[in-house]
Amino acid sequence: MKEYDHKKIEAKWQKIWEKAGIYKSRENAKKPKKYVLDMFPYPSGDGLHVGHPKGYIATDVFSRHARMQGHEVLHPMGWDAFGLPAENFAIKNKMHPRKAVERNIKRFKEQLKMIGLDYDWSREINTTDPDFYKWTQWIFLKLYEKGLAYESYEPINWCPTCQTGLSNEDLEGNACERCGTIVEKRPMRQWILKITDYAERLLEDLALLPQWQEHIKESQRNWIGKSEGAEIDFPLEFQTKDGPKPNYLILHGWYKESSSGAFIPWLKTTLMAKGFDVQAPDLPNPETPMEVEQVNKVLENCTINEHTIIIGHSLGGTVAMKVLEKINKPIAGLVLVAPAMNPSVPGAKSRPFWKTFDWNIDYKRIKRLAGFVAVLCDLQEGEPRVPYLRDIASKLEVSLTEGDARERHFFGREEPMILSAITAHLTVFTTRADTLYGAIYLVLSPEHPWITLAIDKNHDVLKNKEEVKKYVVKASKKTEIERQENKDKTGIKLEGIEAINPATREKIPVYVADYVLANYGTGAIMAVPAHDERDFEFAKKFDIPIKEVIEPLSIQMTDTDALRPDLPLEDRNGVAAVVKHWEKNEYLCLSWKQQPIRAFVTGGIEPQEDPIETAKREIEEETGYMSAELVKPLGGRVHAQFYTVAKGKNRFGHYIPLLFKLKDSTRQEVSEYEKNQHDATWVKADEVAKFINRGDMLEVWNRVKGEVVYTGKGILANSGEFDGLDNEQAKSKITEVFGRKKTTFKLRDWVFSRQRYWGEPIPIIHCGKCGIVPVPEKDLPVKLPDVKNYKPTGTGESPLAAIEKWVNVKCPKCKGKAKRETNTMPQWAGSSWYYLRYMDPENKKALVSAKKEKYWAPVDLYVGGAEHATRHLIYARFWHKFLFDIGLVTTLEPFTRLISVGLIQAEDGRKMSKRYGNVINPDDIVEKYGADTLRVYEMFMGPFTDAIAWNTNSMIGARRFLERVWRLQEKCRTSDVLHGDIEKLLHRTIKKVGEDIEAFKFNTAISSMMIFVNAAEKGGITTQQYGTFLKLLAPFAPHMAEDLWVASGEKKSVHISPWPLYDDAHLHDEIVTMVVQVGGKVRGQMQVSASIAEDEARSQAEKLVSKWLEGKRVVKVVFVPKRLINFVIAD
RNA sequence: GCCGGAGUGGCGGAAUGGUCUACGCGCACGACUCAAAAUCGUGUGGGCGCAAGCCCUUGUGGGUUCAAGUCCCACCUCCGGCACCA
Repeated sequence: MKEYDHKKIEAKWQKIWEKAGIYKSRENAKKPKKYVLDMFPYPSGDGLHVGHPKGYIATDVFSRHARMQGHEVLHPMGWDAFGLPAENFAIKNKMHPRKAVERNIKRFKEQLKMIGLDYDWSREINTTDPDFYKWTQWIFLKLYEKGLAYESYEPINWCPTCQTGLSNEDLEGNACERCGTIVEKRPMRQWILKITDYAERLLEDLALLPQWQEHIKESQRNWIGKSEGAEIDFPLEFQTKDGPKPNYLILHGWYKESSSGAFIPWLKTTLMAKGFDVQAPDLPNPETPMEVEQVNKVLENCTINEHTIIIGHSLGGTVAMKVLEKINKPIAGLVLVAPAMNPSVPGAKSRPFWKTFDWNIDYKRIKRLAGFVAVLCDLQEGEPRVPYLRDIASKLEVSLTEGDARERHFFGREEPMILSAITAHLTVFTTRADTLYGAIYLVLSPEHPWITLAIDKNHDVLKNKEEVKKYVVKASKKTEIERQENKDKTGIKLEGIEAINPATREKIPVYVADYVLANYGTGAIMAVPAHDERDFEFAKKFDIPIKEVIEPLSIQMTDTDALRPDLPLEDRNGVAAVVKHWEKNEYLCLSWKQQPIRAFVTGGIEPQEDPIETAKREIEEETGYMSAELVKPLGGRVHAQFYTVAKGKNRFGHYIPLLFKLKDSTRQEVSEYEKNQHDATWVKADEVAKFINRGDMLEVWNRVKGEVVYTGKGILANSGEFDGLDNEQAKSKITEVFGRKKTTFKLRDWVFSRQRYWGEPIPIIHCGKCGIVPVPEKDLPVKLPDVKNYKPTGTGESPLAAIEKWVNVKCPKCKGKAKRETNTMPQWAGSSWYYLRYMDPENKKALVSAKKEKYWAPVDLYVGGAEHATRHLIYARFWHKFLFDIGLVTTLEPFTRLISVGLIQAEDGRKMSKRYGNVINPDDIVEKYGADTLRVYEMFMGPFTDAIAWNTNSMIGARRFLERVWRLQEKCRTSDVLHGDIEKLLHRTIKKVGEDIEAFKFNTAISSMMIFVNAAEKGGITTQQYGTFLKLLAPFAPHMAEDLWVASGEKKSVHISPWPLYDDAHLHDEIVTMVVQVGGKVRGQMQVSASIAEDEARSQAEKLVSKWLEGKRVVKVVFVPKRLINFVIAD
């Protein structure tokens, strides 16, 4: 027999397979497809370490198994080569990134090939290849076309080391994920992708992914961070220097109805009730409106001055702007409520006023004349109005105010959104609308627009403007790390302005503080210190007295006193008395005897009894102590729902918590009845919390300790008409009355610009005349120019900006002078869609042909690192859904099944890294032990998704196993007069290995093959059985399996041979071992027929364990066929 | 703090509510050898015992069950995600 020479064998077969092209994927309609995908690597300069291939080996095993089962398999590989790491590597090594990438890819590819992976290299892709990134740019253009890519000047995260802006996903805490540098906020021009438009679907559709690991889905849910709450408006009161109140002019927009319709009467009455002057003229000919007629009517009949706020609805919006153009004098404000659409907008419906109105509007002048501008948009209207209004708003340099009108197009009889838009107010977002009555101040984030406006030199509402300004500047300079580490609350009260709590109608102060985040919710909160930890901290610091509005409610769910859902609740008012010892720091507690309750002294208040009297009486009756004196009431009440065993009733108890102290030890005898009810015990102060086991009583104790913030569920108090409601009910009722439902997400829009060289150029041209002009599709790809200096500038400009030849272009629209966009795309762009390109890598006309997409999509199995849960995997799902919406792909989700690889750590248990000098190189392992050994070991190490330390010692086991398989070829015999058991075991092994590969349980698959080999060595094996076994081995050790397979006389490759089938008949034993137990303990075993009857088994078993049955009474016999028989005996 | 996941020999780890510790590493002893390595064989959770055997054991404490590593409750520890997100 030849020695097992892995080097020879592996080199030989790798060459032969490549030549024969057995791993080539074809669109073969006759076969079911299987698309198996690895997260493609970024080809780093360091090459692979043994941890990297683990996932690739797993998909390799999986895909080989699928191929043998008759699937047409797509298992491709490519390179994610754009981005910072590649560029930084290039700079460090003074090598052009393109050169560096080429070199690194070559090295990576060699290493991967050496492991014997079954990739179809003819489909190799590279994100830096212009033929590839042409389509990345194409997708960007489509996103732009659909309004999902926009320019913004908002401050973004800037990494000073990498010298580029970053997205939220690129951060680890407050540091750059790449280099660990703390990021700063920097305002700059950015391209942003509107991923937030897909937030809801990205969240919802996780439900379509049962084959994703829960922790990945959970991470995504966390990241998207949906919370449902309410927006509530708090009107503001402040005094302006010049006194007069604004007056309102309402211009309606119906051309079919008179102005008596819809919201106008309501708005008029409401404003007048507040003491404002309101004009709402009837506009002539609403059926067939004419501009001149309508505008003249307004000019002739209405008073317009610098205090006027004009509100124009629908066509009235246009009339309003025309009026303003004509009078050409400043007014206080202009509010456009769903203004009418310019007929030139594609998709706009034909209207009778199109021809009678002039649609050229001087937006610049309007903006100049109006003190403030707001554009309101009803989101129910959708396209094309929403994008049109967004455009109008941007021309007027304001952001669009979006929301749901009561009725479409603001046709409701009441439209509160309009009211809040025209009166001074602050809007807060809260998930605790139920605590509105406890909102005793507001807090704005330092970046809140209202603050920005108020500290402007032209405004003088704030009395302490300079102080506020200082604070805002200081907050903006505070690094994120300072905010993180030092969570001490800081802030400043805004003097001269007050808000009105819409529920209590009380005036409350307004603060600015940096514990409120600008980019979450509305950037403003209502503070409820009694029910929010952070607000409480702040209130403590500023000496704001708190107001409790939720009284704790605890519902007993477990134990014998758990609430019985079938019984009604019976209310009872009572007291809960905390009694302090006369000298020690101990408190009097009761443990109940019939129920597992440990609490304070409690009791029901009798009619006409004073609670304090009740408490004193109960203390005497229940504990005998007679000298209790009230220290103080602890405030409010606590509530509990539970079942009383003694009374057989559900109780809803309402307790007034009171604190007492005993003057001395005077004590009387406790009655027999009370003695039987409970024991009184003195408990040390620091052990009380542990001793007490009822939720409501713990809340009482918290009050004793002064921990008054309560965030749990409860009953409303101090909340007017809502008193007594359960807080969940109150939430929706209060929202209905004082606010509106609102859903908020933590997910931010995707900052898509990088100020670096090595990325896909963003295919946009900036023209002085036409503004932003997308590069025409036919001009794609916009190639990244070759340059000498690709180092980042650090100025917020990409190095591309310096290449004049490339930057200066003709505008595709007007042919005038224009400049290219010089920002590049982030690293995650190419990886957001690359999996589609493997399906059709050569296609020149389309990203992927419909036919091929239909055949291969979706990816059946996707394997990669868990660190991509909230980056790549969210981005890719977003782009995929977008491509679905524009009809390019046919599946809602790109990846059906996702499995994350568990890290291979170094032998010392740390991360494998050059820095620690603990890297194991796969080249060395392959050289010394062979690729097959490496493969078998990595799959055998443990559960695939677990992180496990590499152990070269342990790896020897894998090598030994293969050597034993090798030697087994000598032991094969042709006759089958062998141990019949080996055939049985073989069939079980076929079943186990197949199922385990499917389930990614490679370690147990290998273990079962080891068991088979052990048995075969002992019992012998036929040539045919050995051949079948080699097929099982083939996915794991492809080289050895192939060599042995061909050596046995086979002509075709084992890797395209059919996977063996198992015969059910071999899975069942006729003779089984049954365990005999006495009292649950194993006392014997017996070999019996699998079909043995219970009686028969019992009598056999009785004999076997007679020793243990002697003198015992058998109460019951448990018989589990084929497994066990248990004699249950009496004690 | 909140949300996920996990705690089993000396080590990596097996185990549809039914004999806990499969398989592998390591270790001990034996065979082969002058010897060593390699290979093969036997053994290997802990305690008591000469032995037959007995008792204990899946992070801790309770519970359900004839029977719990597995199900339920409380707690402890570790890992991962989010974190001043209202």
